[in-house]
Amino acid sequence: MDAELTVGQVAQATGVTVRTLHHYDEIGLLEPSARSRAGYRLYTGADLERLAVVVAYRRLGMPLPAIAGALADESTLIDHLQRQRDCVATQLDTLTDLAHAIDTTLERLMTGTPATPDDLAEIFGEGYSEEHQAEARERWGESAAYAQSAARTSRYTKTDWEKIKTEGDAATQAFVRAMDSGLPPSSAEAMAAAEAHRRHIETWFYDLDHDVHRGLADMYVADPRFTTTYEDIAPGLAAYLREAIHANADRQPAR
Amino acid sequence: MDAELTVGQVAQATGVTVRTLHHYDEIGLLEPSARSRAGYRLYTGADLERLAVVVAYRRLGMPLPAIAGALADESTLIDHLQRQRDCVATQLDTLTDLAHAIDTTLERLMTGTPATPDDLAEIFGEGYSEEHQAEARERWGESAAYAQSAARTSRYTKTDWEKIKTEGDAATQAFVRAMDSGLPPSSAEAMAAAEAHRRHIETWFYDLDHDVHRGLADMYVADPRFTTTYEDIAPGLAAYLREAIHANADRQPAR
DNA sequence: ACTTGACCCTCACGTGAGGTGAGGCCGGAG
DNA sequence: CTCCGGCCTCACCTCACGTGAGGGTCAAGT
Repeated sequence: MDAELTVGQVAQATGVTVRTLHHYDEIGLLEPSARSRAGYRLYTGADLERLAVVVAYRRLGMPLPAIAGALADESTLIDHLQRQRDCVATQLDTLTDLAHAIDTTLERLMTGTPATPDDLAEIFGEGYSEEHQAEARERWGESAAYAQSAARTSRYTKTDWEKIKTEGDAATQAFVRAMDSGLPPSSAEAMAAAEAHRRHIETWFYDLDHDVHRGLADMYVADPRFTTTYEDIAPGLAAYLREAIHANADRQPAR
Repeated sequence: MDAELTVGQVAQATGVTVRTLHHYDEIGLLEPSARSRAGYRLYTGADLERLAVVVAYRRLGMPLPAIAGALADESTLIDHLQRQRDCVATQLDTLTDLAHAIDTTLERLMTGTPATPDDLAEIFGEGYSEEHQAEARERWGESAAYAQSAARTSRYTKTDWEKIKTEGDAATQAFVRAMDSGLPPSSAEAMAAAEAHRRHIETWFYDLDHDVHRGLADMYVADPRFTTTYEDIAPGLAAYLREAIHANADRQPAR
């Protein structure tokens, strides 16, 4: 009944490789309960249970000696599972943090600010502490690119960013309202939204004349990454936005 | 102006160790733009930017050669960030899955049901071997495949993507038609669909021989994320697809 | 001018978690 | 009795660095 399995059978059953089983035996993390006369490793059900815990811990990135330590004290399977749950929770936290960091960076890049180490600092994550950042700012202060971007965005506070976001959303919503009302992109409402969009970027990010604004609008429909941003809000919005921006640019006095 | 930093300064600023910088230089992943007369490595702002992307990819568990591949094709920072976002999303998915598995197992154990290998199987990760291994391999496994895919997809335009989508849908529909007609997965129609599927991936994404295609097919039934994609289209489609792909692979001349 | 100490360089070997053979025993089927 | 697949150990390879050893470099202090 307590069928004893050889390495190959365990490997087949669990997906762990034979070499891994050998390795675990070598380092004493999981020694099979028995050997055949010929020296074959024979694993019992209890061994498999232990292996399951090992694999679970390993999936969480725990080093094997640490796993051995965790298994050494006599705690129950439930204890182990609870610990693993906690570990998964913290990993989920850090990953969602990372996702947020990438999102905000993307958002900033999408709205036109050039790539600066400041943006990327967020991605550096652990180890890129505030003091590190301050240090970098000090030493690297002479760089033209850094100074340029620092001048633009470094003065924005958290509330500034919130304001920027709500203002940007408002501009987008103006487009949506105009479109939903069936108004053409060349309507006064749509063009007003386009002008608001341009002014928004100009006040907060960089100089944006109507011609460059056209280019930006074209990109909104040409580049799928930008397109989806708007299409997710409302289907057809990207194209509508482009037309409205062009219409708004058309009515400007030529210089 | 473009202040050039030595290894120590970069290390201080970014939290990456000096040895790591040496290593990246050795393997050609990040070679400093300049050296001082004394042979000191001198990193520019552009170097730091590249380093940031490298670090970000590395945090996601991507092997360095794969990172080199991803950086080799000329894609923008936004492309990289977007890819990283996707990757974080899938990692979040698998982690939440794991959390669920642990939760249900805990619940069962708490309510008195003894630990059965079945419970533990869940922790192993539902077909651990196929999923984990094949998935990692699939994600950026040989790193050649990933780099290849990354290099290709970064150049696709919006119309390309539309074409890819309709072509892919057509392949899927061929499977559905064959299945609905009651034809076995080994029928000429199903195998033709399988071959079309393989060619679709090969032309648009990466080289895919019949053996690797098998692995992909196995993942379609082993990985819930993929399974639902197909099951939502038609119940039983995932399994049918797998059988058809295997049948198609079987009839290929052995090399 | 000289020393000090922090920094940099290049070897070069160590580590963790296995992968990948080589060469040789075992065990059951034909 | 032979064969094939599975198992054994031994032993070196890999990846992403860590950790010295031995020695040059640079700015400051004496």
